[in-house]
Amino acid sequence: MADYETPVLEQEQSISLLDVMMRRLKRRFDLSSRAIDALNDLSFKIRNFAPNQYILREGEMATQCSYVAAGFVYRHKVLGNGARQIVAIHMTGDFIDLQHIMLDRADHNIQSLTTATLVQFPAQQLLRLCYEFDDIGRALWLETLIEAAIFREWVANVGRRDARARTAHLLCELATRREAAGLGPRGNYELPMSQEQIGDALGLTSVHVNRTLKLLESEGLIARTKRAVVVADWEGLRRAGDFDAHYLHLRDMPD
Amino acid sequence: MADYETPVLEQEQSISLLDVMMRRLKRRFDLSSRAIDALNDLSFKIRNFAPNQYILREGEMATQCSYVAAGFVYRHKVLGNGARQIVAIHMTGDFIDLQHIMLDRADHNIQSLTTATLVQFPAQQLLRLCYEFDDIGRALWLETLIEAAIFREWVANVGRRDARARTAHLLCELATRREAAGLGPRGNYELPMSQEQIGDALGLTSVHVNRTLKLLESEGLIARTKRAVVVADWEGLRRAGDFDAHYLHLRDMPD
DNA sequence: CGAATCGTTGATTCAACTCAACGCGAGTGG
DNA sequence: CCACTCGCGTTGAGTTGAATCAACGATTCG
Repeated sequence: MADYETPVLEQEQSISLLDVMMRRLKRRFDLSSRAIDALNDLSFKIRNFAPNQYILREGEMATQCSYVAAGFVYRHKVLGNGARQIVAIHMTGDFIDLQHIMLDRADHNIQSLTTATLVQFPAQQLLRLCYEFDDIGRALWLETLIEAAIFREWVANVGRRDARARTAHLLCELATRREAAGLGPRGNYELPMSQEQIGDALGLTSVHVNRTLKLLESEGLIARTKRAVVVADWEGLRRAGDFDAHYLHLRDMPD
Repeated sequence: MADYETPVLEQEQSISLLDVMMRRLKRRFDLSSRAIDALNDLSFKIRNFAPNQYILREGEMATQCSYVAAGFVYRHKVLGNGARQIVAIHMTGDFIDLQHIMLDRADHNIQSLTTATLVQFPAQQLLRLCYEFDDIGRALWLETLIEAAIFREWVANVGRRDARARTAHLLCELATRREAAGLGPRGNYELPMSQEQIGDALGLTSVHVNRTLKLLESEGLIARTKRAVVVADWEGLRRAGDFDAHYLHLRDMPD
């Protein structure tokens, strides 16, 4: 209800936000200067969200595509049995709903995890830019393809790994994506999720997440302080989580 | 090894195969006649596979994008613990690896389920067509976006539904996709998968799949004869599987 | 200082797994 | 044509990883 209407800041506020996006789009293929200009000319809105606000609800019409300029965001489904499954966790630098460039109805919910700042583009106009500039279309399509690769890995993670490996794998993925996004070293980062949310991402209960985190801690693989999870032994955590970053399709990502 | 080298039939054999593909690509947006011509002029190979052959292995370079002209194909990951997770099941009319239009290394395995006929296009050339013809690019991107939506639903299915609902949901999805592809009524179809394969798709053991199928049968939701699964009570199965087709983003798909 | 949220812990239950055996039909080769 | 094997489905018995239920502690915040 009320929390869904959030202050909308008009543009001009921060060109730097778009610069960060440009860097992301160029992570694989370069963008022509004309394409960069076109993206800069694109109209957009900046929206700020407090933690745990709904950004989009399943079933709603979606005419915007959003980019995370700051904060964490997650996407989830609520099933008929009342359970919730988080299907994606996004951090600064991620697009969170590029599918709306083609699909006009949301098939899941999007919520802020922390306070978050989104840059929102009209889907129609973004699509038009994809037609006009090959390199923009390629960069955005690539984003959605890599996201799909992550979904596949999540299917495998939730389907076939036990709680310990599953948890370790998630921590490794987020650490690796964080590093790849230039947000800091993967060895040390704060995971801004409650244990219940971690459970909803992993298909576990919060009680079992608690026990599993304590197990990983007792093994010396992670260290914890309140909400923060710190990778204490990357190689050990990687092995525990059966983590291999190749599915993230990052360039220049050794070990 | 030897089974990986399969006879490659050169084109001209069957223009009708491409016609089926055109229909698929037009399911959402029409294609211009120039785009249709360009697709018809595109070089391709037709490859036939016996059941259970590898089509592509994780880690290999992939330069082709394949379309299923006949048969069933599945994609899976093998995890460090030796377990296997099927991440997608494809039937006639599906593209199975459009991600290779951008990503050149396979992040999972692709195998034939039944005897299958694939139409394979050079990824580079297909991508070029996407640049040249907006409508082709749009149609292919849409395919990958809907596939991603299916992956999300699978995460939720495997993560948060019990064996009965999970199994029912898979049966509903395949039945619905089959009908949407024009392959026959959703109420009656043969599922060409062993119980072990069904288990690998659902994150269950084959033993438990067996018990679950028998449960669904005893409830009168499905009927079985050998390998064939027949939907005996669509509405009941839909309810059991908590199935709502909206995530498939089909047009004109009531109830 | 409450109230609320989240993390922690123990006791118990249960859904799904494991292990093991057996049946059955399809192929195959003597 | 039959004996054999092999893959797959079926079934039972026992085990276990994770869920459930329930309580309590810590932190934050108005």
